[in-house]
Amino acid sequence: MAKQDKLVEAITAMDQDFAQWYTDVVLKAELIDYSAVKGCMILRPYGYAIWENIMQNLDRMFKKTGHENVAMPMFIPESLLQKEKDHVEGFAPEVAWVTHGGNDKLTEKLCIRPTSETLFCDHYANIIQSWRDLPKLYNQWVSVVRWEKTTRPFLRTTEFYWQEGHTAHATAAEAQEETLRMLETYATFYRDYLAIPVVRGQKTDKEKFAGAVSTYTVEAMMHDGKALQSATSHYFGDGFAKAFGIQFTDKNNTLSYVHQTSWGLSTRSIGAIIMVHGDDNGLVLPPRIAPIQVVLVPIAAHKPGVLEKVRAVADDLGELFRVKLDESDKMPGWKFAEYEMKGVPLRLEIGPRDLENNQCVAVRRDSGEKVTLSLDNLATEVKRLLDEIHTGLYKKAEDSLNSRIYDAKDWATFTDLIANKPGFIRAMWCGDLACELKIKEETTATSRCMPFEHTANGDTCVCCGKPADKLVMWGKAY
RNA sequence: CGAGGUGUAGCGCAGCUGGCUAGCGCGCCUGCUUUGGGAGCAGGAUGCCGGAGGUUCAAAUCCUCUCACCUCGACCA
Repeated sequence: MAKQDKLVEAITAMDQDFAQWYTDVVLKAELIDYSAVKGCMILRPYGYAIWENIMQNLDRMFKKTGHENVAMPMFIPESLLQKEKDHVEGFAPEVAWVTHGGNDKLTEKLCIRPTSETLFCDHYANIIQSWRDLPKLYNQWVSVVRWEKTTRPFLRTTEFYWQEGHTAHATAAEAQEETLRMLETYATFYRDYLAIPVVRGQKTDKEKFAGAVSTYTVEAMMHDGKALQSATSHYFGDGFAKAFGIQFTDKNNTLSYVHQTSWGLSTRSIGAIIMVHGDDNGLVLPPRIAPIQVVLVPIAAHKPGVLEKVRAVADDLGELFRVKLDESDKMPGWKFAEYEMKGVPLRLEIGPRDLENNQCVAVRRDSGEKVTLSLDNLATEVKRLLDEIHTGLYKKAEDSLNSRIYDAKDWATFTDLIANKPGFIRAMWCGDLACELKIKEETTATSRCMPFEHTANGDTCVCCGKPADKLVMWGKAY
């Protein structure tokens, strides 16, 4: 009764207003705060801790595949940005410019990086001479600025944190292989760390990155059936190399251009975590990136022995897991609700009753299930539960994704599905930009990607009826 | 950038047909009692009423301008 009222009061129900639920969660779980600059968010400790765990694990995967981290400047001279035509056309409308240094006007204005292809290319042109210098497998963890018209925490902010990988290779085949390897790395990361299933695929020309030959994406489905482009990997061919003069002498003593890639994953991934796993009580965090994996709540902490025992357990578990012991004088019920809202995967309660029996009560965030655990092999049991939670979250998200992918073979079915069934639609496409534009115009759905794994579900375009051999995954997107 | 909306205590809001000392809930601080699902009692602190102009004896309240934020579109990771 009182509890239900309070919870409803704190967080808007998902089904009532999903957008408001999202805003409530990011603020109440203390992931972010709004800042003095429009569209910029402050990543608060709890939100930043999630990002730290994402960085740590993804960075390890990058290092394993031979990548090195660097740090480029945040400024790009206007002339440098303009070297690649498609690239500048794509980004110019949304860059922020620095025009003054102190009180003096700069002779050339500087753009605050919206992405760093131009800086990496300029640098590569200087340091690559021989095939022995290749490949260059660089990555950086930085923030970038894009002057977006409307913003939402994590999903679209004026400044956002991300990693951008930029690589240069001797051959096209090698670069293409790298592009797909990194896409696969993202898909694996989403599955193994964020417990989120994704659809891998290639972007249509309309949706591809400015300056790329081809763009690949991993698309995730949010609770409301909308798509979130969750990471992208681009193959550049030698387009940037020619614009920036990145040449090397190959094994045959021939001067050649490098072939390049870039790939990125941003703090938007935190938005995906929230919108895939969250529920009406707030966040539900996948154990492997949760800042707190286990929260310990003492019950009747003033009773003899309780605090001593709970501290000892916290010390033990702290060796293996990210553990928080909440010794504050809040009521236990308050703590339960608080850590549920913050998405902590596992809660352990220890009170006088448990002391007598050498046990504790464990409560799972994902299912609410309560079990009694012996303190003797607690670490083993905690490990098992956290793994189970991860697997369970993934399974649930996978079922949710698979159950909302529909097939449309004709226009009537397509428009009906878009209007009435939140989710993705698989439909054939003739490849004509006009059809893609018409679909967007009339349904607000966009082509999310041409999935790698698919079987054609027809041979005519869902829009114009002409022969079609491309299967596209369509959907409304964030 | 188009269309709507909101700015009053840390948060959520009331007050707004001008009127006297600006209020409520939650939170916060102190003390005591409590502790297995958001505790109880007692005491306490907190406001340039988003900003700037105007009208008036008198402005949170009326007028003008401005800024910020939110939602929905168009644009994008």
